[in-house]
Amino acid sequence: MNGDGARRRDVTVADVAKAAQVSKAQAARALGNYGAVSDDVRERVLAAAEALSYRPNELARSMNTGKSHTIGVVVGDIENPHFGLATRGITDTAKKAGYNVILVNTDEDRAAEVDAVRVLLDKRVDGLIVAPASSVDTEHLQDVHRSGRPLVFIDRTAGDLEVETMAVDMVRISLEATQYLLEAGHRRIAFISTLRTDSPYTPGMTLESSQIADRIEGMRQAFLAAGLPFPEDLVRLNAGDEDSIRSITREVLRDPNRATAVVASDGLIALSVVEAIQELGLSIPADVSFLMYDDFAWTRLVSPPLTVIAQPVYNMGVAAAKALIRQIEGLPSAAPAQFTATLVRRGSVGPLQTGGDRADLQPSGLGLP
Amino acid sequence: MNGDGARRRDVTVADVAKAAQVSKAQAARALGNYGAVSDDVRERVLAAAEALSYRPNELARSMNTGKSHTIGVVVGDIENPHFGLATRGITDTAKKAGYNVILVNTDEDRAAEVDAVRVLLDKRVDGLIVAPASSVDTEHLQDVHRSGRPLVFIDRTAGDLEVETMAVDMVRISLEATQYLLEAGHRRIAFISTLRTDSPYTPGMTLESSQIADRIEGMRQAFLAAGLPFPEDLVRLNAGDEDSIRSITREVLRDPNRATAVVASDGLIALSVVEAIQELGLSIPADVSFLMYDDFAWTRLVSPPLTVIAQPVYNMGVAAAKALIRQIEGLPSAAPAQFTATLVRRGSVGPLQTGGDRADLQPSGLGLP
DNA sequence: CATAAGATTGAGACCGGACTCACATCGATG
DNA sequence: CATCGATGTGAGTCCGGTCTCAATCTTATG
Repeated sequence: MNGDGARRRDVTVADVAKAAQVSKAQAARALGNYGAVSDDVRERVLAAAEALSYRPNELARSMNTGKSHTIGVVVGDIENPHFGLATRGITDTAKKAGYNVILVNTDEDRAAEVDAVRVLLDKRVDGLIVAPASSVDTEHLQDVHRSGRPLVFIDRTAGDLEVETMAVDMVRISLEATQYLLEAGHRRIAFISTLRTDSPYTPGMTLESSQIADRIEGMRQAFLAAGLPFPEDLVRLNAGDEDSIRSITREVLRDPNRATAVVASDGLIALSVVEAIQELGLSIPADVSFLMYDDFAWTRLVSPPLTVIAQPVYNMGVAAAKALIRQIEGLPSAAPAQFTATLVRRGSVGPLQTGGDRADLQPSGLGLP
Repeated sequence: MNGDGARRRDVTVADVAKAAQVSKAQAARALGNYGAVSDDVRERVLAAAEALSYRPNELARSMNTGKSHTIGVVVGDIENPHFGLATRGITDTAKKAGYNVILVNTDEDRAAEVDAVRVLLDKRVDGLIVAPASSVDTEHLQDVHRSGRPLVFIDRTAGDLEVETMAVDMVRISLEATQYLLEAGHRRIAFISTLRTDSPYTPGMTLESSQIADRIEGMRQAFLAAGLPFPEDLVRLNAGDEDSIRSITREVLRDPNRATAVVASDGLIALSVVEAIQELGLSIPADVSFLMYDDFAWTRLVSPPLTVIAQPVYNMGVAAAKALIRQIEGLPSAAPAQFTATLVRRGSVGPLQTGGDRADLQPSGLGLP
């Protein structure tokens, strides 16, 4: 109970120095543990600091060391467990190294991101970890990079900036997953994403998100390698809110030349897609095969358990933080890490039903046995 | 290789002043938009600032305003969607009011929390929002409160500190949920929580978590009101990792005098509990009724959909941030908000099966192979 | 015993803004 | 025309630390 009542001004080194009867400089040295200080002085100062319950003002300290021991993290949506986990990896690692994390949410809005980056820079964070909302419009990130401030991307790349990036080889895993679906006989494979675009998907269009672009590219390559036409009409973007996801799912599955497999671009979409499928009275995987990105625990619980693409999100967070801290502390950067996503085959993908009572289920061109 | 070599000093007001050919004071006034500045000077200064792409150093600004426009948030685990949502509510609101958020994870560890609070205070955050890991050991929080720094609790209370707290009336909803189970005929109701304690649950023991204590209290009251004995033996704490949750679930359901209903204390536990139930070959709700805290989207997807206790987590986050900012800005605090959790009856609670032999373990509702 | 190397110490200059104060300037007023 | 209040303006202080520098005090050594 050393509290001498409500104290408005904080205790400063000057106060401690006075109490310990030494100069401010000596007190600062004893407290900051640098320079030469006699045992006698050190003891007196530390005792005084203890008695006054002195706490250094990190702001002032940052002012002239130039280091804030704080890193800024800019993500699209912490509410999404994907980022929740990544953030956890980042904060765990940062804390261990003595850094704090300022978290900013952008809602995947570029303007918000520009703002976030500026604010964090103004606060003099030591470095930034960003999941770029756009891989196209990246001027603000280029500025950061050019200014020499440590920067690491997570989850997505941004243009062709030469910035350390922690992300999985998205094209590869998308290709693998698509091949898996193709082998099961599916030809009409839908891909549903919330990515906002100005117009519906057309081949070759520029997509803001490198992640989504890569996923589509992986699908395209798989179809190409199999000598099959890529069903571009089933790539559905702009699946904004729950309602829109449902209606898109319905569209895609009602079409006379309907999809027989659906790939959901993230866990949040997946929920609505699966609900829509259930509402249509279709069953997984008998009527529709289903596959989603991100391996959340609940995917094991639904029946059938969902086949997913697992990404080492936590580890990516850890690696991003480590890489950033390495940059901040001027250490040589480690070999560029490559993270591998894995296809976890559970029960939601099944062979294409050919015999059913619905003639319209037949895949377009080539009939497979 | 920018490393530590490329030391570029930031542009400061002094630089801008020189470029605009005015005094530092005038430049500061024009930039900070305070005091009296002639149009001529303002224009020149702003132009110079623009040309040099000047950005104010928020650290320096904070130094003498005493405001950092940053609030600290201390939670147990951001990875848990419960906190993810709350955090989202906080950051959304904070941003709107011009505040940033420094997020710290404590892993529900008191020592980590003490440390987190100290660090945030050292960084001179304007206020703190804390989900106290312990409602018992709260000295560090009392210190904060006594020092007069704005503080708001979320989700849980801490001792009898008179601090604004955003939490649901946990006793009430627990009582309601328990009554619901009692009405369905259940008498052996298990409660499983990860709360760490030194010894197994015994009535009247002091629990670190006010939340858990309240939930148990609600159950007790429901039994009491119904004139029934409260099955204390089925209150299971220390359900640490997945394995321990499973084994506890098994224990509770294998006992000759086994539980017929299980309440999971949060969404993370729920996953393992449900899996364990499935593994035992029991079906929900025919063999076991199930109820959990927190209404996550996936609970609607499993079959049967899970009956849950929904808490307005996002709104609590919003309210916490608003209350804190009100405190920071010296505004009168609003009327204490009371949040109400609601029991969402879906399909996982059913009437007690009487008489039926439960030796045969037919999986029926969940888990088709 | 003198002297140089080394350890301590205090004064004061920063860091980058915010803000006080004294000193112009200037039009308006009586 | 003298006076007054309302701007403008620059010099300088302050916030709370870090850090340089010169002065002082100990030692060890020739």
